[in-house]
Amino acid sequence: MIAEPPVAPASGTASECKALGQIIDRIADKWAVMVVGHLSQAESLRFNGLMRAIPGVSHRMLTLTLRGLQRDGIVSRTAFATIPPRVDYALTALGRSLTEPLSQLALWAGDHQSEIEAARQHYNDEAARDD
Amino acid sequence: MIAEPPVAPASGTASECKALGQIIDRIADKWAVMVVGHLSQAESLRFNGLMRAIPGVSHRMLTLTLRGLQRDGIVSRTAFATIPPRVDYALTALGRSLTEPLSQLALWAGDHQSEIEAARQHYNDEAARDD
DNA sequence: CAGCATCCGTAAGGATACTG
DNA sequence: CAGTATCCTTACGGATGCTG
Repeated sequence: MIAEPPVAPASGTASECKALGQIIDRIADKWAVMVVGHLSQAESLRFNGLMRAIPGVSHRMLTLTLRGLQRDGIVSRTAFATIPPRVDYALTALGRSLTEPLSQLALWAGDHQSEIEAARQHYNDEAARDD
Repeated sequence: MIAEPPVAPASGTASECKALGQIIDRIADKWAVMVVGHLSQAESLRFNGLMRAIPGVSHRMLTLTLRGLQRDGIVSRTAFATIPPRVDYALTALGRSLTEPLSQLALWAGDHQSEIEAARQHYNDEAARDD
């Protein structure tokens, strides 16, 4: 696609995004999002409960994810001194507050899923034209 | 932390999250979020403009990110046949619609940043107690 | 059942150099 | 200036086995 050069040189505001990037790293974790999503609609879940709820997660990844979320104060961990042992994970107040913006994103995702797929199709079509 | 076992066994709804996971993979990209964030407040930007705007991004990663976003119909690419060459990147309508939920998340991030840091501090304190 | 440690394969990502 | 290709390092992430 070729066009004529515009006059406006475009200027970016690079200040507020830096701190944002730190958080993105934290949120932009597939498993973390899944865990928060499930906990948001289930009061509390046990370790294997989450394992079963989240399709492709490995034992290891779930552990790491939960520790990370716990560390950031998103989820709370409650261990019961029973045999066999039992651990409940639940969202903290902070975690519940995260649920809202996250569900906004989920809504957007579901809403525009088909558009994205269509765009990909179109993109592939143009790529095929280079043969 | 030890507590007594509750009665409710907890049940999870594992249906709606599966499709969500597909999108998370797409959104959960640090650089992609940065690019969208910058383009959302700048009309259009050139390649090197984005490079300068986004602190830690490498030449390669920016290229890959832009191609991905372009492929998904989030950004549009406009090349000018000038010397030196010039390419403008801008958000598409789809990309602009993504801006809203994304800024929700950014707001949350800025809003709770201190809470997360506090939680981490607390977490580290408890870890240090195990020495 | 929950969690940690170890091993190991893969690929994500940075640096660099080259083309148009 | 914009983009591609190559190399090379790292750490992400899966499988497995052991402890409480």
